[in-house]
Amino acid sequence: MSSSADAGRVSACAVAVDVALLTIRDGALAILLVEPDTPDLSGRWSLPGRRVRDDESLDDAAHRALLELAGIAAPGAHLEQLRTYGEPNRDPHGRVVSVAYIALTPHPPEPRPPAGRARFFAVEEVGGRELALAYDHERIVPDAIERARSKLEYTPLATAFVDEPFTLADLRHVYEAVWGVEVDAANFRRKVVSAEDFVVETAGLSTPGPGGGRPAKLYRRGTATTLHPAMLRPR
Amino acid sequence: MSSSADAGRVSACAVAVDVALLTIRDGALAILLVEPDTPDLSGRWSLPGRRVRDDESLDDAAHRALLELAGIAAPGAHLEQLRTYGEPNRDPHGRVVSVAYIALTPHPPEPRPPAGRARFFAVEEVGGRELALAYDHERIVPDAIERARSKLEYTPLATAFVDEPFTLADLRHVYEAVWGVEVDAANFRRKVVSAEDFVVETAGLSTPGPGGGRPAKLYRRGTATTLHPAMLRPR
DNA sequence: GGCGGTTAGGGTCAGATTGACCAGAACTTC
DNA sequence: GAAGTTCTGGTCAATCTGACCCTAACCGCC
Repeated sequence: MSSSADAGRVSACAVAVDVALLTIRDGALAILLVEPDTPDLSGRWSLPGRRVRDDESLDDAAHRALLELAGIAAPGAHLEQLRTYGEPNRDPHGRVVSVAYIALTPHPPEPRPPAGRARFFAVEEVGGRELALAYDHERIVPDAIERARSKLEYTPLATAFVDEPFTLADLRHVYEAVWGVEVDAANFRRKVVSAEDFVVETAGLSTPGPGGGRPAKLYRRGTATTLHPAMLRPR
Repeated sequence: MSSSADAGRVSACAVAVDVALLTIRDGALAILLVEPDTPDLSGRWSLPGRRVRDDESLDDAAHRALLELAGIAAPGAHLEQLRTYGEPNRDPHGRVVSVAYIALTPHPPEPRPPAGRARFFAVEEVGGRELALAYDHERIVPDAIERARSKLEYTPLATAFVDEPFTLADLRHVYEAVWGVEVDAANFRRKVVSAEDFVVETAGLSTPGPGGGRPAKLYRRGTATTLHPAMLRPR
């Protein structure tokens, strides 16, 4: 539905967005949290979130939340809805329905919050005992992580975590960081190149790191939206 | 985020739910549409939807939409969020953010709308030329169908379309109806029983139909939430 | 330049999985 | 009892998977 003649007690309510920005930091999956300098939230980290303005799309509000609360402008980042959290009592200030997003970005952009604090946490830290999140964000964060882990299996979304061009080792490190398992390099290569339009080879070669090693071929993102065959997690 | 000191033009706006109730009818996937008897929507079918009340969860609102607009009480039906549609101009009456759901149910319950009309349409009819849907429901419906098709691959959700106990033929007919392809009965059996906790065998046997045939073993839903290994669609 | 260390990229091989197909079991109706 | 239908178990070849190895191509150091 959408409008018109609904019977019943319907009153004004607020719509917000909360964004789980995920990235790879130090070889591990990390998530952006903020600590706004509002008194009622003192000491509690939360996902960056904002109310949605009247003339603003949900996606725009998500980008604005990242910009206003963490100083991160990520116009190219992958952004998708996670789900909407709307329990009547999830926010103590009143009825707020929150549309949660996940955003994926390559190397962590440095947060520069205009106010309050903002930084990345390894996902292992979150959900730990000492880090209590505000609102129901304790529920949103695991949902976001599981969504990312799952989407790596059957979509080319891992490429959203790396800058172009990238090597297959770069891409493999993404899978290892998000899934938390080691992946055999040779078998990984075979699966990635056999998946249709997952990646496209370029003419370039990487320059080896300080330890040496054979230069790796460079790739760009392919046009696939789903992977055939899929990259399944080890049981 | 959720509340407190957000700057900017934030005003009252409405939250609604729209439900895509899917079922198997005559061996094909079907979707419930309603035609409320409000003058501004005359002649246009739409998904059943209602505004969310202040004290009501989103899931409750989805159930209420089915009950009030189609007379369908489906407390046991599978209900999950699809996504949230919130473009500023999606509803001509003002800013309405709509949380779309998909609901799956066994044999189509007979719609008994208190007002207006409600009936099931085969999904092939929808999206066709002659059936124009209201609002942006033209977008929601294909999303819902694709979600169902996809979820049949890696979750045991197909069991939500059949009553317990069921035969493996019942379950196979679900896959055939939703995917629109034929599935080999013998291979289907092998995959279903090898998937961990997808279904559990009971002691019962089905009674053959009028044409005869060997009685089939009866099964109940298992406890799995994801399928290992998955039931992949033919390319 | 030669040598050990490191990473990329290609291959092999046994075991598991898949799709196509067949055959028997267990029921129906005629 | 015969013919038709459906369920269930099986075979078999092709494919896919995971584990592992080997060579290529770079590094730094002697």
